[in-house]
Amino acid sequence: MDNYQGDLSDIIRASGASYGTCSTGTPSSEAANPFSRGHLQFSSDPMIFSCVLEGFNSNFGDPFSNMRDPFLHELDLPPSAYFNITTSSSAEMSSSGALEEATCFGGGVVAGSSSSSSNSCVLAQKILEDDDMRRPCNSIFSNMIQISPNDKLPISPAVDALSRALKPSSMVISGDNMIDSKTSIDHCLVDNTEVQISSPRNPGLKRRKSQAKKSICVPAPTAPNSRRSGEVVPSDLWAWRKYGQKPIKDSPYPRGYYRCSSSKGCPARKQVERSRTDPNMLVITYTSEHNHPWPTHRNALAGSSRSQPSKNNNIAASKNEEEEEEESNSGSNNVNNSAFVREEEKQLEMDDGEFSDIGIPYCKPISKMKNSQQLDQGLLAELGEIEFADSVNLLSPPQGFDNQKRESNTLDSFHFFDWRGDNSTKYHLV
DNA sequence: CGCTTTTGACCGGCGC
DNA sequence: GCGCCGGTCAAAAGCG
Repeated sequence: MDNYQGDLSDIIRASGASYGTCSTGTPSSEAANPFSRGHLQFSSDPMIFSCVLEGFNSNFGDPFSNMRDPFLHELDLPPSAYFNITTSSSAEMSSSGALEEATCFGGGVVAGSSSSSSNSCVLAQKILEDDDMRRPCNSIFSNMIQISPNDKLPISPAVDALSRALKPSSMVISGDNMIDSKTSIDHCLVDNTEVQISSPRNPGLKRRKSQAKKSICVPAPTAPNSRRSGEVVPSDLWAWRKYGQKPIKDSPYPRGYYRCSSSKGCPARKQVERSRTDPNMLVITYTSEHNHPWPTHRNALAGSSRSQPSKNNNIAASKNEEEEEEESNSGSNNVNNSAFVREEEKQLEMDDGEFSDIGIPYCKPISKMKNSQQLDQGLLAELGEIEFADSVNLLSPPQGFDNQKRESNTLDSFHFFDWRGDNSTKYHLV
């Protein structure tokens, strides 16, 4: 338990090496790396960036590249949010920070570590208070909090550059594998505007009913997990039961209300709604903590897994989002890959033109992990890690949850992951 | 049968 | 005090 650095809920570990690999697109690295073309560029201004990844080959020899980290999964981050990165040579990195080519990321926070020839980049997103979510969320940096390279491994020039580039955003750059809750980040710059990232430790914000809430902004999964209501809810380890939905003022998207159904009497709640500023993002707000350990098995129909196989699986690809919302009710655990692939490719085509100017990256997902035993603890230990400081209290098992049991559940939890897509599927990182 | 989602009604906090 | 709004309740219906 103590290994959790106290409140383990304050920590999210993200193992980037598990999620696929890509590389920056220099001639020297192209041949050896699965992303034949891909790069992220950013200047000393953290708002200036571009990232394009193409030609992804998800599984080049890393048996663990198919895995997602259950800790990150707690954040409901879809697979598209994580991928591994191989940086190009350090020669590309400009010491001046004027314009640097570096690791790629999308959808949120990046953490970097490096292993052998590759740097792991993990994306995650800052947990924001609901009030903060009203801020523009149209930049991936708007959700970025922290870069936390694995101190066992050298920091790649790319990650280092990224760190330096982001420093003006008041982000905490730490080499620690574990960052305690005190190293929270209070501000970052979004579109040259300082954004306060609040937390229960950050007083001053009015809260309705004085209830602690934490929100995350995650890329919205596409159709397979969508519900009739239109919510596209990434699955996580907890079982959630929807108990309400309300249209929200000034938002075209309804908000879904979920309570934990893993345990009777669990006060945990979450709200899911699409970001007003970026419909491709989901804002998930957690309220209250779970009063029980992670479920070893989800309820059969719990959470977002209630599926209607075959009936709607092939609908999504040919329909627009609104229609999907009306008709697609496929569960996350019964995904028709072909339908999903088509949807993803359709999304890609759209985004390709729509966002080409800013170079939003896209990335193929990792193929489905079949067996939790594939998880190698030793390797995991060496993977890059990112820790969210003061950000995931509401997402983690409660204090007192036995460490060993937790690990066991962690392994089990892989079975619950919302694996979808295959090697031919492309993900769009928003 | 036991679980879920859906959806209108109800309640309470908050601003005016 | 009133009205708006967000959050929750609970009945009904669907699904496996």
